[in-house]
This record gives sequence, C-alpha cells and structure tokens, in this order.
Amino acid sequence: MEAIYPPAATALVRLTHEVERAFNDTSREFGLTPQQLQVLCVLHAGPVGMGELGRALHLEKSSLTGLVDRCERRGLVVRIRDSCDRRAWRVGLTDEGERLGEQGHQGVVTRLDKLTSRLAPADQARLTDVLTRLAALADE
Amino acid sequence: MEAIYPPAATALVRLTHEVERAFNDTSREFGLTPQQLQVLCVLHAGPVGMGELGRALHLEKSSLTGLVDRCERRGLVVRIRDSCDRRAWRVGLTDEGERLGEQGHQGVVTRLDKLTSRLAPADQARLTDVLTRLAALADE
DNA sequence: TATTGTTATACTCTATAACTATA
DNA sequence: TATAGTTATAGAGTATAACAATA
Repeated sequence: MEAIYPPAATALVRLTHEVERAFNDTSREFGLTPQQLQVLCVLHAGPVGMGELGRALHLEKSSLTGLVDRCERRGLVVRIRDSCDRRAWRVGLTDEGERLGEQGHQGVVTRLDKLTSRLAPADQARLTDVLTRLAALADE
Repeated sequence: MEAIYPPAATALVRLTHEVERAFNDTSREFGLTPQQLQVLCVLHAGPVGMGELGRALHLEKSSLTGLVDRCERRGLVVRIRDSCDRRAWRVGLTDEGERLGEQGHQGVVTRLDKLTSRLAPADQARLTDVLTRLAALADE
C-alpha cells in the first residue's frame, strides 16, 4: 500500500492504521465498540445536543439515533430533554460511561505513546509540534 | 475530544479523523465503501492470498470472506486458485478494480495534500520526515 | 492433526426516505 | 414552513463458532 502514496500522505495513512488499531484494541478490551468509545471521548467535555454530536462524529442523524440508542442500552449515556426546545435532547455520560471513557482514553494514549516514545526525544518534540500545527489547520 | 489527550496523541487522533474523512469522501465519490477502497489499495501491489490479505487488514478470516465476496460481486476483484495449495486462493484486481483503485488513491492523496500544503514548506518537510520515521517504527 | 477458507448466525454501523412533534 | 429527532428499511462490516476440504 505504501508504494503508491507520495511520502507525506503515505505516512499519514500508515499512522491512521495504528491509531485505528489502538482504538480497536482498547475498545475491545473494555467490551465497547470503537464508535461507542468515540462517543464517550466526545462527551467527556460535557453533554451536547444530538445535532452537535452528529456533526462532531460526521454522522447522519438517523445513524446517530441508533448509536446513541445502543450506548444508552449499555448504560453509557443518557438522553436529557433540552430545557429550551422541547424537540431537542442533550446527551450526557453516566457514571459508567465516564469511567469507561476515562479508561478507554487512557488505553488509547498508552498504546500511542508506546509507539511515539520510540522516537528520539528531538523527533518527539518535532512530531508534536508539526502535528499540532496541522491539526489546527484542519480545524479552521 | 482534544482536551483529554496529551499533545502528540491528541494530534495523531485528530489527524486520523481527517484521513478517515478523506477515505470516506473519496470512496463515496466512486460508489465504493471505505473498506472496499482499502482492499483495492492493498491489492494494487499485486495479488495476495486470503491469509495475507486478512493480516494486512487486521480482519478475521470470515470477515474477509464476506468483504472479498462483496468486492467480487461488484467486479472489483477475482479469486484465483493457488497453484501450489488447493485449499488456498489468491485475490487480484480486475481492470475495473485497478481503475477505481487508481482513482480512489488519487482522490485520497489529493485531499490530504490539500491539507498538508497549507503548512510552510519547512514544516511539510519536517512532517514527512518525522512521520516516515514513525511509520517505519510501527512496521518493525 | 493442522491449516485454508467458507457457512451460519448475530450484532453493530451507516445511509436514505418518510414520519412525528415542536418552533 | 422549517427544524430536531425518530422509525422503517436495507445493506455493509465484523466476530465467534462450527464446518469442509486439503495438507
């Protein structure tokens, strides 16, 4: 697969596989799906509306309905009526969701750190610096 | 989501979303699923056995059977009997699979280049350098 | 006996279209 | 009329377990 990508894209795609692997392995370790772990990560910052959650995850609203349903059924999240708009819901973590989100996050970070820590310290600093700058561009 | 990751892992995860988005958008543009495009990318280097393909994609063998079935049904790949082992199959691209693989690859690269090209030239060089080194570590 | 791959089964994930309820 | 979210439906993706054929 590497051969057909130019350098920067090659490496980005290659590393994406590692991040996906970290998410797959970690979520499985805690009896979650990768998508459920994603939800827990997004909600760690606090409850959000379904619309906002869907945009964060790049999902159609009906896809999100199902995902939140399954998360709720597993006791990870709860739907709370929006106090201002009776059509809307906010989604927040349960204690269990908070706990698994923390542990899952830690598992992903640990796996990724295990990889990046093998770089020379100067390279680690450069990696963080350039990636952070690139991530900022992607956010604009 | 950013808030709970330390710098390097944060940016890696954030950029993974961009790569996934590039794959999602591109594959959709060509009427493929992201997983099917992945298969085309792996097979671009030449036919491989089911076992090797499964390892490359980190899939259980039964999952791969289904994925290859659907790719075959769409005319993207063909199964060819292994000449040495009558239990085994090799999977290769059809002309259509080759064509869509090329175009899909180009679409992903174009999207990612559009992002990285916004970095200063010196940063682009640093990005490629460090990411390539990190990818090499992940391959060991 | 061990290995290669498929089948059977059960979920999860996702999108499109149609719908309900509220704004 | 427009928006927030759900339901109905269909297909894709994945894993586990049991199985067939070959080594």
